[in-house]
Amino acid sequence: MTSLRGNQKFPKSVRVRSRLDFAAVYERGLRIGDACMALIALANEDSRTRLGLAVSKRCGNSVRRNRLKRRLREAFRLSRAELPTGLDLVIQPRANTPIQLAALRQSLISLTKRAAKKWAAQTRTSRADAASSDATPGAP
RNA sequence: GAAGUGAGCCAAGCGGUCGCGGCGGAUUGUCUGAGUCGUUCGCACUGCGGAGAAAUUCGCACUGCGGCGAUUCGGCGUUUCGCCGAGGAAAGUCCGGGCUUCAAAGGACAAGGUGGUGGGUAACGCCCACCGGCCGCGAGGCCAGGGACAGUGCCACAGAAAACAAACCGCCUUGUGGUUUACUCCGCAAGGUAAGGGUGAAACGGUGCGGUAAGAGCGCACCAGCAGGCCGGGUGACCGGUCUGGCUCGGUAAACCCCACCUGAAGCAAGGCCAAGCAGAGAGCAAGGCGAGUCGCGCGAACUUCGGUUCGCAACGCUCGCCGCGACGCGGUCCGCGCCGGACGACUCUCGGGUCGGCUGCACGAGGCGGCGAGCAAUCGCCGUCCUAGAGGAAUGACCGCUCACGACAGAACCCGGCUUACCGGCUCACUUCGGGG
RNA sequence: GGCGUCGUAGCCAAGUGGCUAAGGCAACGGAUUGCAAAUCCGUCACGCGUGGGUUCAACUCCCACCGACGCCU
Repeated sequence: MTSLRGNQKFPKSVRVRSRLDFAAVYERGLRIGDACMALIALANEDSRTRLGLAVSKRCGNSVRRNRLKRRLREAFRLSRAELPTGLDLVIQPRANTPIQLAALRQSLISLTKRAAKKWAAQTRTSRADAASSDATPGAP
């Protein structure tokens, strides 16, 4: 019960916050997406999965953008138990992204799982062909 | 009751669970970050005493730095409790200020802005009251409102003519040629004429009477307008009255311009502080010392067969011993003349520019609410009371229940005063017109 | 958050306050050709981003709004 409550929290340590972290994700992250949003994922050294949001002006006025960000944070908060660990995520919603929480949550989960699977595959191959690839630490 | 005008206010509400940001309290880890106290701890300076030929070393005392321990505060984190947590426009960034840095400290010019009068204000291009013009039956609304007699420019097309007016057609007079019953008609020339014509956005006052060859402010009356004088009212814009004059003057200054007044520039990504690494600048540039031996080089003297030889000096190099230090080591490169010396590099210390990061600026203010007073009002004064967002990849969301009018436009980012723009609707007050009733 | 530039046909664009607006590319129609290309001729702006205002008259001058782009980090 305590662990569930802990998982449902949303402290600052599970968010991508620094400019350098964002730059790293943009530079070396893996880009996937669906009709709802684009997601950029990068494996981090930590065991936690962190969330960052990048909502462009194309998504509407500031009230709509704020609402979208809040719903995405809420989707992330409610789904933390189901998400794979050890990833930095940056989410870019599209212009026609729906506002309904359930749709956002479903999209977030499936995209994140796909990203984790791809990272695992990539880490295996990079380990196989070169031991010198120290720049991309693999998820355990 | 219907239609409308103006001013102001509200921006769905209530409850529960979870989550987010800030502040405050408690809790418990950590960083030992800062201060204070302590120390049979370490190092350094200075002084005193002892040992050695010397370099040096040993002991004691004082001061400083470090280590360790205790304690207080602080930073970061855990758990937990309480309080607070977007707007009337938070928007556009169109004006005005505060604040900050830079510049100047006087005056003039340029450039830009404003433009009826009086008041309000920190200030404004804002607000209030009044004046003037236009619209509306009215309550009211709109206007942008200095100067066209300071000067310059422009007024297309059309029209005879578009600015110190002007004669195309027409009208009239005179002369003249022809013609006719007839100065009747036609033509030509000279002159008069702004009444009539069509054009245009705009054509140089309007109507009537007189006057005339025809006409004309040519004269007169009334009206409109201009300029000036006087009287009265008003702080003033201006208003009312009266007299005189020339008799009539186009529009455009959101064209240049003139007049009066205002304006230094940039903006919180301003600016300040802290730590880190990196350019750059300056300073230091030394730690090796003592003793002994010696091949070679060097210098000096003597001898010489002019090839050299011998002796001395010095201790650059080398070797050994001891001592010291930052310890497999103890001046790297170049110039130079062996010493001394100079330059560069490395190292150490200090200063320092922007950058990234952190802290700050950052929320008590031209503040809100209530009352009383001054004022037509905008607004101001006094008293009481309240503290009411402060993020930083950026806080207000999710779920459930209930109620209703079924929820518009829309999200703080240094802060205020305005303007403008967007907007589902609802409420209050005052007033107008029409209809009905008393 | 702040500062600045621009908006004219499908595209690139010129345009002193005075003609429902110069050009070029594209498109369409015609001529030419056996058929095309090239060439020649012609057509294409419901009013110059939108709405007000000044003016006799506005793409042009003034005000407000809308949209696009750039710079400061």
